[in-house]
Amino acid sequence: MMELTRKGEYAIRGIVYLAAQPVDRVCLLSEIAAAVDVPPTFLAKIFQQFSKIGLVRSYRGTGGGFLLGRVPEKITLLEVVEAVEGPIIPNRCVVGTGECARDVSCTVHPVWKRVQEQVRDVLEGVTLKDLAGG
Amino acid sequence: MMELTRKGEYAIRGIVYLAAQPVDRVCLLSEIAAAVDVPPTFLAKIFQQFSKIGLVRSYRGTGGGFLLGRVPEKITLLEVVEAVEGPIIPNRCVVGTGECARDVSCTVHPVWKRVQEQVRDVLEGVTLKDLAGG
DNA sequence: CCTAACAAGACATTTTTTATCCTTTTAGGG
DNA sequence: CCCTAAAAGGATAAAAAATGTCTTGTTAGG
Repeated sequence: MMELTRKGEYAIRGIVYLAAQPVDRVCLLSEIAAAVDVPPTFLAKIFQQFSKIGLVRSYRGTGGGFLLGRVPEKITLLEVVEAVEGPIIPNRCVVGTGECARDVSCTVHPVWKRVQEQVRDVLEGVTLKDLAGG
Repeated sequence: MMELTRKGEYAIRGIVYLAAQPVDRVCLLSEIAAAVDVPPTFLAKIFQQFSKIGLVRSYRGTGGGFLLGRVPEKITLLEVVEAVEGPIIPNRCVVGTGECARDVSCTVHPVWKRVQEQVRDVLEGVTLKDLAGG
């Protein structure tokens, strides 16, 4: 359980590759896809999601391509992962019959809350700079 | 992401219900399923998995049913979750083209390793006694 | 031997993941 | 103005996983 999907994996590979490029070097999607071995059409979808929230900037037409939206040291792994996988939510409720909604009687809830915090903390502590290896 | 499946949710509900019963009270699957609002046939599969690894003991025939395999304070949430969801593995590898296999060049690997440890630590620190509320 | 109860395996359905394709939009260059 | 390059967006398809059911087998008690 707790497994990153392939999409998340691809997302990280792709954006780490971008982060490893010289500043202001525009990369074609096709180049990135080939370099990190991801189906180009799939990576396109992923980068569209990145683009919408500003993790990357994109340019169309001749000479177009992708750039990192911010410097690598200001992009955390948490942002990247949540961009494509959605928020980290291990704690859909678990005890008794109903919705829980943080019911006082729900003893498991705080546990999942802690799991969530721990995971977020780890991922937030890692930046693309760390991953791209300056 | 990182979401417990419904199976895991059901598993926890079911075994926590068992843990909340008086010692040596045998519970019918049908009783448990009704109490925690889980499809009986599905819960049956889950308890079969528990049974195989000794988390619960089962008795067949008239007067049969389920009992906790050990005292609640000796069963951790980690065991319960891993019994039905498999091991906690967030770190299928992620960088570059290939298998990684803990390649030295794989910078993300240690991050997922840390995530795994954190999650395991949290879940291991909670027992069925804690959840069943003495 | 009849009934109660769990065990095990096969099967069906639904949802999610993992793609691919086609059309549209934007931009640059001749 | 037209042609080509490149990303954006939407629809669709295939594969895998999750979710649930059914049938048959096994074990035990009365």
